[in-house]
Amino acid sequence: MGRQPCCDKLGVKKGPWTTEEDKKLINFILTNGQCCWRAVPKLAGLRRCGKSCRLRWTNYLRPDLKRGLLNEYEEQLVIDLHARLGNRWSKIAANMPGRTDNEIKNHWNTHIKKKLLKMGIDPVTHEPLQKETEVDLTSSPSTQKLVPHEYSSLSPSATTIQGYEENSTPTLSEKSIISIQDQGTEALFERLSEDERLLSYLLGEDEPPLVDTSTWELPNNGPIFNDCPDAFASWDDCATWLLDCQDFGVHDFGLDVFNDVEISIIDKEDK
DNA sequence: AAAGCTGACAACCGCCACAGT
DNA sequence: CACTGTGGCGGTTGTCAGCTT
Repeated sequence: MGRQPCCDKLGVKKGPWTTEEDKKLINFILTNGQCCWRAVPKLAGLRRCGKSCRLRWTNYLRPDLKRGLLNEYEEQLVIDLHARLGNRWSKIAANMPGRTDNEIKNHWNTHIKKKLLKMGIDPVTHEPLQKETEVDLTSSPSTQKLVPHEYSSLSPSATTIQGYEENSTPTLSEKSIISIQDQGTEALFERLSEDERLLSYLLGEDEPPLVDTSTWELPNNGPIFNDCPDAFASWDDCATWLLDCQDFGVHDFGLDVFNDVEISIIDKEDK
């Protein structure tokens, strides 16, 4: 007796999602929140596998996603984290708000891998492909791993985890905020090495979700949208708007700051 | 203009971990 | 403890747009 498929293969549509399907899924999630994915297709009126719905939502439709290519700094951060974590894309993605594991994985496979190979660096081990190359001929090359700052030719400056200051006890969400500063990746790695809490978090022993999507149970007529100058007449309009956001990048619309919006609304109401 | 090729990215598949029974 | 259902992860494949011939 084999494993039961995640969904009934018969009648389940595959392939690219249509705008109509996206609308249905967005409508459903916005109305009901994320619940049992297996039940979503039926409840949302989709002929899709629940798994497919989850992937579509998490990788493409989620309103907090950035769209577009990874910038130079994000790329550098991916390399740094990959050197530490390996192919643990979800862990890497957890340190890059607005980016999905799938997106990072794809970018790694199509861009960064080639870039590193071009530089003579093995993208798997992060070691030089040819020991006699320009990297370092004097120090025990057979076992030496490139430290991240040696990739500096990829990027003039590097990244650090904002809000994670020494002598402070940042929240995990604070840790997740990545900012670009000219401190160099070396500083980041020193910090990672020094701090066991952060390191264990990155290695998955300590596990806080960056974006707790389970809390996205937006009320049916929530204040967020009602407060907008051009409030949506229906969830259908809202879904359409969200779909439009995918074309431009939701950050252009400020959707990535739901919490800030909510806070500002609460502030207003308090006044 | 059409065929072939390539790169980028969306989507799928199989496996695993974990919770519930 | 065994079994089942579910969600999540990483590897792989499919699709399509753009480029080259």
